[in-house]
Amino acid sequence: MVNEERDGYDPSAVEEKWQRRWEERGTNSFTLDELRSADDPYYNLMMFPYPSAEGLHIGNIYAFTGADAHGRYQRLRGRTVFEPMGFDAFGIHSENFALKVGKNPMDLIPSNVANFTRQLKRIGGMFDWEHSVDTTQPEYYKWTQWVFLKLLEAGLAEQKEAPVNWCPSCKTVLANEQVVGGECERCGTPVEQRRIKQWFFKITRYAQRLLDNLGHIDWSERTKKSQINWIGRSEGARLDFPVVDDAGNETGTVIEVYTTRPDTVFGATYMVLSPEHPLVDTITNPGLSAPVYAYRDKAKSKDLVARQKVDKTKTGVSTGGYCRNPATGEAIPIWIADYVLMDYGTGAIMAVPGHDQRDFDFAKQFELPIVRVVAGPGDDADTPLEEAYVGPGTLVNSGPFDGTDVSDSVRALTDWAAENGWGEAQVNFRLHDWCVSRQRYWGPPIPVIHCDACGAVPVPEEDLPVVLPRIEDFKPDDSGISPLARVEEWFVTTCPKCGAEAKRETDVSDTFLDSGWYFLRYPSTDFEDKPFDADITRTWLPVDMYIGGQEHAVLHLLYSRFLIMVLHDLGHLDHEEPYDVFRAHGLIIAEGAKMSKSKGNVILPDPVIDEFGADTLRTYLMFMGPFEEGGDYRAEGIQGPYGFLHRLWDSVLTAEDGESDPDVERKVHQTIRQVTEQIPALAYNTAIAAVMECLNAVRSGGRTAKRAEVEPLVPLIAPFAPHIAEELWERLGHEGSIFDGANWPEHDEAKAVESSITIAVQVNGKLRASIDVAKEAPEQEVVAAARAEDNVKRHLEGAQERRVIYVKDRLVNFVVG
RNA sequence: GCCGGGGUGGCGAAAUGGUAAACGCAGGGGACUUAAAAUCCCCCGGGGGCAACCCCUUGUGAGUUCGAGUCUCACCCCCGGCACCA
Repeated sequence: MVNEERDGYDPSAVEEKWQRRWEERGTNSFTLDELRSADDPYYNLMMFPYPSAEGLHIGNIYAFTGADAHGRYQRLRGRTVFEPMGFDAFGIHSENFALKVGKNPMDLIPSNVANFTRQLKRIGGMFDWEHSVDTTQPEYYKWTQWVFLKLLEAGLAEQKEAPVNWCPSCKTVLANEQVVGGECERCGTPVEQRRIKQWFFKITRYAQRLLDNLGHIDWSERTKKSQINWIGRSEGARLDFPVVDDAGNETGTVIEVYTTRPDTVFGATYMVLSPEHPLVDTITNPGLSAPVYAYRDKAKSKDLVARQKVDKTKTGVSTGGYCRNPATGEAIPIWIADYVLMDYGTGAIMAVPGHDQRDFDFAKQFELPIVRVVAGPGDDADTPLEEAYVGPGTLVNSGPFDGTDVSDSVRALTDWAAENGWGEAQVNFRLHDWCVSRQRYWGPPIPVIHCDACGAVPVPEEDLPVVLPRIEDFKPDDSGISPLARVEEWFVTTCPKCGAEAKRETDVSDTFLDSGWYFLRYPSTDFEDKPFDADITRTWLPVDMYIGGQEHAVLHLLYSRFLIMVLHDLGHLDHEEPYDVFRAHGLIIAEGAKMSKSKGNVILPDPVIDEFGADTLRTYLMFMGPFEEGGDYRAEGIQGPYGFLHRLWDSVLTAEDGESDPDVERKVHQTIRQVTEQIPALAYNTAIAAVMECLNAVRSGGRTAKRAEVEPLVPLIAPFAPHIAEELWERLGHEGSIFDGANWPEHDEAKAVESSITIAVQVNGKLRASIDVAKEAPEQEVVAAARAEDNVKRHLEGAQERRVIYVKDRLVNFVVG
């Protein structure tokens, strides 16, 4: 296949040569001085991988290649591009895998990291390996612990007993967002509830700001929407319902409810508390305590799968207690039911069965009264309700507010409640505080010491890192306590405050804490005495472009925004948003189907690179479809880019000096224009198509290329196929790396302009001919030429011509009737 | 149920309201070659016609427009996310 005489393209030779050179010359890495003095810095970040034992698959390669192409493009435009790579190697993934194969994660991770590094180098990523991070290294997690301490100092970390999601299979606590439909996100086991002491970060204090800032950052709309939904802001009111005794006298206890429809308060015919609500004991009529407690115990033990089934029949029991509806003054019964959740709002609701479908279903189930308080068009106060009515209308059965339009009623009723002292407007968020503790082994120990006298004492900064000890028995058990709690020689220590014997915190922190700040560390890995250097951070951050998976739209991206906001507020950072631009890449499928181990259709990069080379693989991946939408990897399809790179090689190396052909020259300038537009828009597939089309024009009819016709194509393809670009660039006589200068070509608009243009001629919007006319030809002339076409004549014959639509350089349309 | 993103040839996909299917794969035919590879040229949505040409075609149905893959409305299907959040 290799034609020696013509010096054929040998991908593996070219790729090995340039990877070696990049390493020898430090093409992609920065010295500390270079980081400090960078001119026009551009921080090109991509989500760092978790180094699995399987190695990188084509989906990872796709994401990294797309991000790398962006970085290489910026570099060719003259920006100083910092493109680091690291490993997110702590966490339950690694730990579970280690358990499965019976090895210690401390032994496993380094070989996985080595394999990932090999693969990442092999695909020709422009990574600065001098500034890599591995979250499991004490030099890194020392500063993860430092971040924890900063939050603790700021009063944003607290330990409290809380009902948590417990996965009985992983034997660990899961954050709410790691529970999917009541099941463990990772293993699919139904999740149970437990009460365990946990560390929380108070991200809810930042909810409004996290929401507001979304308005001015350049992120994919989709990602922003996900965060907006996750934060879940809702506006409504807090209303107070006083508890009354059998005689109808207030007992002094007040139940607060949160509602978004305070205007329907006249329709609140009963109240429902969450089974876990603290007032359940107080309110329950002693005669009914048996069934109430039984129900509560059942709800408590019930796994969240059953509890979260939406379409299940509503259950609940009456407490026998009553409270007064502050609007109507009437006593209404208090129930408990598991459809009311303790961790949203106040854990209690006023039930308005007429206008809330859940309450309606419950009322039907237990024969509770249903009152209409909103009349839709054509309804009156007594129109029976077949289901909850949530549409527009006016208030009815609402005393002084009858006739108020629903559009004004929320405000009117809220004001009324506030004036009378039983309520006020309130904003609520769906977002919960971030549970950061894990009762596991494979993570950074939380840097706290528990002292009987002094309580929870932060580990002094100078004592960091709290090193995770190597232990052989790291298997979690059912106790809900970290494996570290079995290592007495590790956890017994002295209190930094009073010197008494004390115990270390044995929980480790969530991996999302590791990944919440890693991009601050990359440019500052040269510093051992601080997490990040102020000057360097000012130079490089915020991140200019962040590319990663949409699956991290809420968790990782929200948590890292929160941490950066906190560090900003504490005076450690100038910026408060970590990423100026974020774009989510699409997902790769293979042969029309989702890639999965069980289907056996997982594509691995190494054999593809062996056969075709990294440049071909990269180009093919980027050619398959729009980067933000993903694509379908078809083994056959790689032939296209493979042949294309061969032809490019051939044309460049056989190119002759001399005048370009004017038509080809025009094509070249048009191509430069198009590619320059499309690469920053991540429209890689069409950019590559344009270069292919241009090369086809250059080679059309078997002609030999002129140097001026193919030389610009080398940088144009360089973001996708960097090795061949380097080699061709060198063979064209240039010194040094193509990426070390602003080598992106510029198009000449005058040379890109077409001299003659093909114009569509339509009759009644149907194409009847196309004509070539000179650019800028006068309208009259074009219309006359159009009319002269035989086929047009035929269609105009005998018809009444009503209008002529003329669109310059596009078409002529005769409207006849 | 709610919120996103989609639905275009045999396949991956292109198309500022203006010639639908660029680019590529697969397929067919040809040139060059002893032969093959590579390369180059031609064909390649469906139907009709000897031909010139004509008709149909972007999930379905309406609408706006001289003109709709593109805009509007309704509906169907696929993919993601959220989901008893009061």
